[in-house]
Amino acid sequence: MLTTPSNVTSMPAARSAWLVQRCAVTASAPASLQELLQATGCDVQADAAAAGFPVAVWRARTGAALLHEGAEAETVHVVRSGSFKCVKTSEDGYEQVLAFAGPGEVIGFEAISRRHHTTSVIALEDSTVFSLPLRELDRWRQRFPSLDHALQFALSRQLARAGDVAEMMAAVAAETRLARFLVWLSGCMAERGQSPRRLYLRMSRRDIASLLGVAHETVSRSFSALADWGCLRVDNREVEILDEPALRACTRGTRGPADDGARQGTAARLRGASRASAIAA
Amino acid sequence: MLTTPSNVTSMPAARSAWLVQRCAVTASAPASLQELLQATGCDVQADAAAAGFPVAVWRARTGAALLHEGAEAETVHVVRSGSFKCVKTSEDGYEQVLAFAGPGEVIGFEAISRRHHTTSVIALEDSTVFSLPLRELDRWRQRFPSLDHALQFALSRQLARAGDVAEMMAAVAAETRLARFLVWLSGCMAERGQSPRRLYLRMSRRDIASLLGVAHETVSRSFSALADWGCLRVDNREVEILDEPALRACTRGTRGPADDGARQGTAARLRGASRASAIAA
DNA sequence: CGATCGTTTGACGGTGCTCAATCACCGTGG
DNA sequence: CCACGGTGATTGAGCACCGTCAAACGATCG
Repeated sequence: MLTTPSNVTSMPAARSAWLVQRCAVTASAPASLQELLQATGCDVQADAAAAGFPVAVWRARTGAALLHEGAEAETVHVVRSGSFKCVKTSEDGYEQVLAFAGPGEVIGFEAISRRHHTTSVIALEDSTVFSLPLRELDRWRQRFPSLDHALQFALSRQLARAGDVAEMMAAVAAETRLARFLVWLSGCMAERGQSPRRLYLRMSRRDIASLLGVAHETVSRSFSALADWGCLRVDNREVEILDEPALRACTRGTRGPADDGARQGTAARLRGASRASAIAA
Repeated sequence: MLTTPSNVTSMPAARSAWLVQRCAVTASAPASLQELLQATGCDVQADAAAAGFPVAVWRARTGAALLHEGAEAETVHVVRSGSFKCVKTSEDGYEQVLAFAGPGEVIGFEAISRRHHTTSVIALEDSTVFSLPLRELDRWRQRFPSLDHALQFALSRQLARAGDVAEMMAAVAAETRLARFLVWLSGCMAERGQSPRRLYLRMSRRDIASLLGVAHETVSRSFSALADWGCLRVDNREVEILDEPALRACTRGTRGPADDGARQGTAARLRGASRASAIAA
């Protein structure tokens, strides 16, 4: 249980030493398996055995790398609290964000098939994860069918979310992508019983831009556009959804339909409307 | 074993009746569990019990829908032969391709968490799948640890591939996206022990375009560009990789690096080179 | 052979990427 | 205390790339 986690950070060594301390990944007090099961959101009945079984917990401070791209696959994590981003770093230093992960999400499972992790996982805030050693995992799953269920459920959800991400990136207009992202995020909040109206973005504009496949300036402009249209109120990382139907309408832009009649993109129509009101004002 | 599969097709009812016959999903002779395990590519030792255990096989003709978006989750499939595309259809009729699936890949697993399938799955050629009923799956996995292993491995691979798709869509230049797609496809071929040089594309340009998030005309142009640069030989759906290092170089274009010095996109450089040679000729 | 669909290529207009400046915020150190 | 560098967010200007519309060609199948 007291295995020493890696203390390496994601930052270049050039950074001053305080980051090494502040951005560490450290062991924390173990939690019960029961708690893990509840975190996944897969409904499980109370299980006395699970309540007594300890699971390792690690703690990652803001900016710390829980996993490193290329590192050998040894553990699977389930987010307990906080949030992470999964990134692939290309040779030229560009960081491609592939996903954001919140409580209940599985991290690092894709490494099983490739033997090594395919992404680095970086904490967006001070966070904790349940840590499941791969060499024990099969045994634990056999011993606790509820763990097995929860894991399959969580994996299924991860796959579904991957589809959601592709849907966001596939949109034509930048505003559409951002609108889809926000609606998606709002859905995540609702799933966890939090307010779907008021969002606090843990990630930077650059991270959002990377996930959506646009320049970060474009994300900024899209935020402004959605705010101008009355969908949102944006204050830095605090976002309030003012007109949810309108926002949802912004998500509907796709590449030209299979073969429909005359039509033009949602974004273009909305832009036209905003331009009209701007002239009227 | 002889459950009647759905005979519905993905085509609008307006199509003539022959499609209903030709595009059917029908039951086929059951295969052994052992065969399924081999298909996943997860190395398994010979297992007498698995060799004797029958698994349902379904057969889908070209264009047939194996699964329908919104349908209730009842079965998980593993591709035995052939290939499929997974698509989400939006209200305006646009078909967003989320993934292509070949032999050994798991289909329909993401439906477990959402109770309903999130994509339609359509055969790109005459194909067969192993069919695993959800209500039996847990029992079978407990009874055959090798099946459990194979499934976890395959799921891990699915997650890794979702990341690959995101990486393709994230590229700036269209040629870069296509190059990444082709390298990825080449890798898939290699994994199955087939020639990574000669590719036969089962999917249309439109499907590729949808996956990559560009217009299908752009895909066509990108094919021509890569051919002009000497990376490929393209003849309709037959693609031969002539200069693999050059093709791989085309995959390296990213959005501007984090903070590197003067630089310009790979595509721009390559385009410049091709223009130079064009002038020289 | 004709119809339909898929592919290719061209021309044009618009969206978003790039480059750049400004502002706000933060922690540090003068 | 404020000046200072560093980072993140916002906004503007210019141009290249790609989406759209259009037409022609090719393949496939009845």
